Amino acid sequence: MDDLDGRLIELFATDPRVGVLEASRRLGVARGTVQARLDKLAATGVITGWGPDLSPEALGFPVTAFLTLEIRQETSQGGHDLVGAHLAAIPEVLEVHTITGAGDMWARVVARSNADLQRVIDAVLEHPAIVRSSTVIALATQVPYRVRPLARAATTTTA
Amino acid sequence: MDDLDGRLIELFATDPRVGVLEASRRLGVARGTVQARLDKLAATGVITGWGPDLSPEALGFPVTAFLTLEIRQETSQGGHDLVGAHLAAIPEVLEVHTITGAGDMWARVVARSNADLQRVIDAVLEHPAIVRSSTVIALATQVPYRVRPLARAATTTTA
DNA sequence: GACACGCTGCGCAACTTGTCCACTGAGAGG
DNA sequence: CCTCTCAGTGGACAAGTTGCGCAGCGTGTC
Repeated sequence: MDDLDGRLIELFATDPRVGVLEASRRLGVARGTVQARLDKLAATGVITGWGPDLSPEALGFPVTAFLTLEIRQETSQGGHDLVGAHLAAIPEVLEVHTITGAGDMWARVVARSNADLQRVIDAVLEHPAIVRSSTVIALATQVPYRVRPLARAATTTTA
Repeated sequence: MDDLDGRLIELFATDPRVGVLEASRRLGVARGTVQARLDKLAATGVITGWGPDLSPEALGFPVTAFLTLEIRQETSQGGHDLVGAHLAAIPEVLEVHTITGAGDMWARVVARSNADLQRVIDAVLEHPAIVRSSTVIALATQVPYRVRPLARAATTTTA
C-alpha cells in the first residue's frame, strides 16, 4: 500500500466502471503498472472482490436489526460454529460474529417489515443452544458501511 | 426482480470479471437483455455499485469492535447527526446507525491492535454529546457480510 | 384490434484486454 | 565499484468486447 495503490483504490471506488487503460491514463502511469498493482492488491487480499453491491432495502428488506445471542456454554466444542451454521442457512441473516462476553454472538438481520422481523427472529432462535437474545432495531444510518477512508489512512501509515 | 435478475446477480457475484457478453452466453439470453436488466437493477437501486471490496484486515486493521453509544437527549434537534458527522470524520469508524433505545447509536470500528483500539475509542468519545458507551470486540466471524442468499430469497418471493 | 413493452439477433466502428518485448533507473548485496 | 533484481515505461499485436442502432416478434393491456 503506497500512495499509488491508494489513488488506484480511490479511483476505482469512485468510478468503478473505469477500465484499466482509462485508469492508467488518469493516474499518469503505464497500463502495465496499473495491472500489476491491481493483481498485487488482489493477491495480498486487500481487494477481495469486484462483485455488485446489493441493497437489502431495494430488495424489499428495509428493516435492519442487530441480535445479541447468548450461547449455552456447556455445548461441546464448536457450539458457536454450529449456531453459526444454523444462522448461515437463514438468508435474512447477513452477518454473524462471535463477540466478547461469555458465550455471546452477534448477528445482523434484515426483514420485510417490523412484523416480518418476528418471523426472522423466530427462525434464529430455533437453535437449542441459544439461551437468551436481545434485539435492537436500526432506525437510521448515519454512516453507511465504508472502507475508503480507512484505505486512505492505511496508505499514509503503512508500508 | 424475477428469476433472470436473480441468476444475473448470482453470476456476477460469483464471477465478477465476467463481461456482459459472456454473461449473456451463460444465461442463454441476448446481450441487449443482460444490459437492459443490469441498467434497470442499477436504476432501481438494487445494485448500488461495482466498487472493489476492501478487507480492513488486509489493510492492517485486524481488530473489529462494536460500540454502543448513549447520546445526550437534551441536545437540540439533530444531535445524532452531529455525532454522526463527528464519527464520519474518523476513518476507523466503518459504520454508524441510530438504534432503538433512548438516544442510542451503534458504531462499527476497526483498529490495528487491541491497544490501538483504545486510541480509536478515545477519538470516538471525544464528542461531548456522548454520555456513555460500551464496547464489545469481535473475536471471530461465523458468517461474513453477504447479501447473495437474500437476493435469492427476494427473487422467489418478490415481483 | 391497436399499442406499448421486453426480448431476440444482427452488424459495425471504436475501444480495451491479455500478453509479450526491450529498455531504464534505483536499491541491495557482494 | 560492479552486478543483480525489481518495478516501471512505452510500444506492439491479435482477439475480444462494448456501445449503439435497427427490424422483427410475441404477449399482455386498454
